[in-house]
Amino acid sequence: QVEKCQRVELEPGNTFFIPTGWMHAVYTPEDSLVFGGNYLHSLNIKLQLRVWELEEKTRVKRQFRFPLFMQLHWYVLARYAGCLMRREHVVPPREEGEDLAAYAERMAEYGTELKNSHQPGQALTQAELQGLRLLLQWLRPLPPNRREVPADLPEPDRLLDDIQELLQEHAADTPDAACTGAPVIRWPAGMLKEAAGHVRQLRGGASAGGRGRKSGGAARPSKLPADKFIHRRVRCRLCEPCRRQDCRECVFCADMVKYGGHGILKQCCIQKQCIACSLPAKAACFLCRDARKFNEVEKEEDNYDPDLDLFECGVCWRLLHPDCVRQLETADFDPAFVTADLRSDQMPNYWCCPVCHHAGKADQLHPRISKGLKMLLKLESEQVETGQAGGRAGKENKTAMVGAAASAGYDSDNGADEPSIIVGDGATSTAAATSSASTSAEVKPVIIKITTSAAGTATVAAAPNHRASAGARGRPARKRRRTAKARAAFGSDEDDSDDPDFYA
DNA sequence: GTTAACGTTCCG
DNA sequence: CGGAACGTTAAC
Ligand SMILES: [Zn+2]
Ligand SMILES: [Zn+2]
Ligand SMILES: [Zn+2]
Ligand SMILES: [Zn+2]
Repeated sequence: QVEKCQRVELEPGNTFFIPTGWMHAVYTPEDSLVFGGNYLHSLNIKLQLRVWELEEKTRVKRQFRFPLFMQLHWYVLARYAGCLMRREHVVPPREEGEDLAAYAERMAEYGTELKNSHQPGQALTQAELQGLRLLLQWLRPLPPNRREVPADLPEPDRLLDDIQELLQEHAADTPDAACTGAPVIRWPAGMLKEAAGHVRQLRGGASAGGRGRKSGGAARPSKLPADKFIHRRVRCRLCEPCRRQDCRECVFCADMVKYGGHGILKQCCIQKQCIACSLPAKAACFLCRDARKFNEVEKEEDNYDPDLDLFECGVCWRLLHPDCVRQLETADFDPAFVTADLRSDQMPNYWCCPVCHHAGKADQLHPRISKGLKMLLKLESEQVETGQAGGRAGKENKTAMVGAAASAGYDSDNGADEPSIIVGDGATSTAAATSSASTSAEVKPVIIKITTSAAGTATVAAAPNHRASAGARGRPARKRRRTAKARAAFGSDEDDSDDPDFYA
């Protein structure tokens, strides 16, 4: 329960600051473009820490809290010790492959920058004195495994000792002395760069808990060596689906930016899924280095010879002309191999090469199928289940129906998300006020209404195709997700080691 | 540089 | 397993 509630309406061009710890909800009645963020500062460390403690006690997931909260405070303390006591604690590590001379030079530069940030005479504000004391009380009793000390801060306890000493030295600082107009601590550019890299590492790297969402992923298997990468296929542009128009109605069309979507699914129209996706034009034979290949029309001609075409091996991932393989002298393959027998019928120009086949690795062929073909096969199996007749016309009808059903399902799911109410974490606010569901007098609730009208260039601007919602994290409102489990990682621990490097 | 969209990874 | 998301590649 709250004692008071205040409503604030934001217009295009407005910037709104929400003080630390203020609970708030955001209602966005119209599609809007809103820029917002959360930040920590030295004016109310006490409340910022209280919010954190509340989140700890209520076990709020990390992904909903201020990112790298603890690491950040270690760096803050390090900066106070550096600027006011000339005692630097952060030691940037040597980069991979960096020789000693280069590292020394980088460190010298970094050292100079740090020195320029030193101002030992500067007095501390009362807020800082209180904040630093609380930070000490917070961090000191924590066991090492819960301190989350950044890797480039080798001696956290000595840093805490220094801060304690600093507090004693500055115990008599007056507010007047602290008001110089200049910032008390400074962050040298070099250090900010280091920190940014570190943050990237902390965010991207495998977190201990492993809960962090590192969604999406490379379109290339990470474990394969560079010379063995899977060549991404491109549409043939000749097959029937390739020549169709965008239906403008399927989920993927609806998501396309050119049709007013958000552009996050990034898939081609369901009606246009290629059934014979080809190797990219530049893909060349590993042996002769030539990119010679045949398109889907040329393959239909009578004189087409697959031995002269280019194939990708689904085991060793090499691109090879069968004819080039055949001409090799020292052979670990059946010289009488028949290309057509090694070929996949689910993906054009895809096979288990004669060498991999001879090595008994045919069963290791990475399954691959043209998207359009996959859908056709799926439809066919459904037709068998329901006892319907096959036939080309039937397939095409079904294709259209699947597209419609998919988009209908998507829309109905979407029905209730507009207008939306987002509690906390919206628009511009300080600290992680999101979960501070306290009724304390210090915590004041606010409801913000954001309206849009004409276009504006500042904080709140009209933008027909974008929705302001999940605010601080800049995420558009998302549909509810469906079910599933992670698929087995490709190329996991298959024996890369005994791969016959015959072609090389 | 821009646009299209593939294929992996994450999630429920 | 079937989406959903998105980094990345291919083409222009
Ligand atoms: Zn479509
Ligand atoms: Zn095609
Ligand atoms: Zn060749
Ligand atoms: Zn092979």
